[in-house]
Amino acid sequence: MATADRRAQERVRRREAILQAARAVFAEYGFRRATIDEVAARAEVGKGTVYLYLSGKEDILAELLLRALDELGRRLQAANDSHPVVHPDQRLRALADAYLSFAQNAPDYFRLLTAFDRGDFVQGIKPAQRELLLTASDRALELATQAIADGMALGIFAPGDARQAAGVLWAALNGALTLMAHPLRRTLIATDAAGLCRVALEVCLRGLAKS
Amino acid sequence: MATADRRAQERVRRREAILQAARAVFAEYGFRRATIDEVAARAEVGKGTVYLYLSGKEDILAELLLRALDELGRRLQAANDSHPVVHPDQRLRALADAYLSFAQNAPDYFRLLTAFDRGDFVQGIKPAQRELLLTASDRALELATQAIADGMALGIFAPGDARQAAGVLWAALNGALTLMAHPLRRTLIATDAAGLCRVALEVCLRGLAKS
Amino acid sequence: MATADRRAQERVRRREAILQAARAVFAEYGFRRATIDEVAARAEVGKGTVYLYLSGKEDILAELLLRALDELGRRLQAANDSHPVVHPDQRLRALADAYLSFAQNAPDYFRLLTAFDRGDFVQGIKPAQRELLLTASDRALELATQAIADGMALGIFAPGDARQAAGVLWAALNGALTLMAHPLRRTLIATDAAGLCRVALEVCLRGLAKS
Amino acid sequence: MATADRRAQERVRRREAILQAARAVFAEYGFRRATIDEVAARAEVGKGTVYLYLSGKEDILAELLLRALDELGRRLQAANDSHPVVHPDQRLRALADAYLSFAQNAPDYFRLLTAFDRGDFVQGIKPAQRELLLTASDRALELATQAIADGMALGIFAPGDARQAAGVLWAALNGALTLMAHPLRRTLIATDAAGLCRVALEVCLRGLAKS
DNA sequence: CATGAATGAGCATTCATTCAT
DNA sequence: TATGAATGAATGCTCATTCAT
Repeated sequence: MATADRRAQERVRRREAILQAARAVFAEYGFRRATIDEVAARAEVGKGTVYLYLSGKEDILAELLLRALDELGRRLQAANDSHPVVHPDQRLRALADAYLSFAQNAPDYFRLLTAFDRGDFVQGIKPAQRELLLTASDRALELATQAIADGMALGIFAPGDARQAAGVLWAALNGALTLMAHPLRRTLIATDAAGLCRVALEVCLRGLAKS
Repeated sequence: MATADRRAQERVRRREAILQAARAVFAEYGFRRATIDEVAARAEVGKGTVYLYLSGKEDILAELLLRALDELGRRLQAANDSHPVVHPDQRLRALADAYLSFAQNAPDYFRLLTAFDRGDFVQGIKPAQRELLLTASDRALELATQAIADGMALGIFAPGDARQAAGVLWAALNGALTLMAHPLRRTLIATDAAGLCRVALEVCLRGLAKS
Repeated sequence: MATADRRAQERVRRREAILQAARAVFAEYGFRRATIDEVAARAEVGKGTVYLYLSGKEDILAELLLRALDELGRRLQAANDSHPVVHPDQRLRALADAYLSFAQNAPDYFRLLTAFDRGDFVQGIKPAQRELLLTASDRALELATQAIADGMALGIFAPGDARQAAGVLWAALNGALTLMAHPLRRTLIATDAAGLCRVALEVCLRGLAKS
Repeated sequence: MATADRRAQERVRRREAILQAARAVFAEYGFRRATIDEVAARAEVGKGTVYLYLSGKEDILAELLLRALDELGRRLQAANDSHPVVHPDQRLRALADAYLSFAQNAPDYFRLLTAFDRGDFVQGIKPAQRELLLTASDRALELATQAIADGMALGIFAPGDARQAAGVLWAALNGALTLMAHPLRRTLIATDAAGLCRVALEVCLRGLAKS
């Protein structure tokens, strides 16, 4: 029935509106300071409606985390797929670019993911959802690991533990983004987040390269 | 007078007890979730007593941050001073070791500092104290910058922007520590925080080295 | 829509209930001793509900003061308007009666106003609202001043400073009401507040009259 | 024993210091906002010492009220005694002057007495002490009553209820002092407390005089 | 006697969640 | 289905009073 369809669509739209409102509010105030009132107001629905579509603050958080991971995963996968196996270093650069652009174009999601990664929500998320999130999170690492392993196989990178190397890369980018989130730090280091990320990437790639 | 001395000592001890309790509580729950009640309970004093020794939640935080920075600064300075100028790479390794050992032996302080660095306490700290903390924080970066500049001057490292290179190093270590704070990640990457830090350091040093 | 109307009415009623509860509690305990818990309990609403309708203790106070002044102003104006210019003494008696009946029929409001007048709420009210209240308060004095000035012009009262004379009248009534608020004082002076007020008024009128 | 005497004197002095400190603090902050800490600090004694000499905040209040009444009573009695029976109006003026000078030279005591009179301390004072205070308070009224009765007997004042007339006088002075305590009111009425008191007194005396 | 450290009850305010309409 | 009014538990901070030294 067309009507039922319309209903369903409307439901989806509404849920989306609430989630996007929450995303903005969480980013602006942080999870704890964010209020459902504010979320409802921004989504232009009644407060009670929020609870019709999502079962509470924590549930909203979990849902947003999943979407954030989805978004990031999609971007990374796309970057990965658009580069041939024979140029693992190019593929790594593309993955890093994708990560960087995710952090810059979807900063709300990025902040959410790093906060989750730090364990800020330990008390606010059900174990089952934690599991789900963590495995999703680690699929990202797998892509980098594969690229590095490919590079080792091709003799481009020095042999070693590909997964650890991928960890280093990820860590360096994460660290650079976090560090440069601070205005004063940008002044001090005299570049921006993208700049430091690129330097970090190149330093790491040189460090991994077969001498 | 022995009595006055004992009194003074007792006061200091009590203040310390409260601060260490707060350190644990803040680390466990985060600043906002932490309650003065819990701090008082862990310090085994009445709630009012907390306010006899420290003027409020924010004051406790500021004091802990100062101590954390002091502790870290002392460790880094010691590491720096115990290595000669002629081996900048050794000096960097020593600095990294000091940073790592700080993160592992004083994890509460480390979490506090990274939280501050992220700007989590923007609303909870007086601007004057922010200044103080930030300059203290950046003194750390200066040590690494100097070592790298020395290495460039000595021809050990390839020429480049020493401060950015120091930023990359710091970012990589921070990122590695954050990443590996999570048990599941340790399983996945099959090493611990120290391990990934060492790999990260070596990758970066190789990446900086004159080819 | 009838429903919306009912809602709005219900909101007004509830707000009124809270304010009247607060009026009683403030009068009974004084502003500082009064607790929101008690106000909520007497209004038979939850504590949080109080904050839905009024933004805090100070807001409640300001609102009550405004109502008190409104009420008093209305009564005085009515008394003033119902007496012709040619009988200023009758007008003064009517004004005094109105003031007295206000003090007796709305004792909570009266206490609130005298407390405000004493400056008891200096720290609890925003300057802007203070201004508003003070000018409103002084409109009362103006009515009496005018009546006395009229009487002087008509030769009923001896010439003099009409405003000061009005001050004396006001002071005498206020003083009498305050004095007689105490049961033991009523026994001692062997009359009640109304009685002493009337005596005070007549003494003052005789004292002002042209000999 | 001289030593015992010295001890006793010292005790008295200390108690006095505490009470005078409390008098200042109560006047400055009001009874509820005043803290024992502040009293102890101003008296330059330890907080515990306050409780050695007085059994608590309420006790201090009661003691101060007694002293205030003593002081006022002494002044009024002196004014009364220095004027012959044959000039009751002069005696009333002297009593009023004494009252006014009390209000202006011992404003702390005056504020305390008026607050008590208003019943501000109903919950904070034991009934027994209330009794004591009230009877002391009413001795003041007796002096004025007597003067007026004398004046009636002498044919200076019109016959009437002397006690009520005394009440009116007292009320007028109290009212004037309270009214003029407010700076804005002084501007509006264009005189000061002493000025309005004098006007009030003269109006009342004229109003009481035999025509 | 004198002290001041310690205590904990008390209070204004916020906000996630529920539920009657 | 959507709403938003109502709730009360939770929390930082104050201060009168007690008591060990």
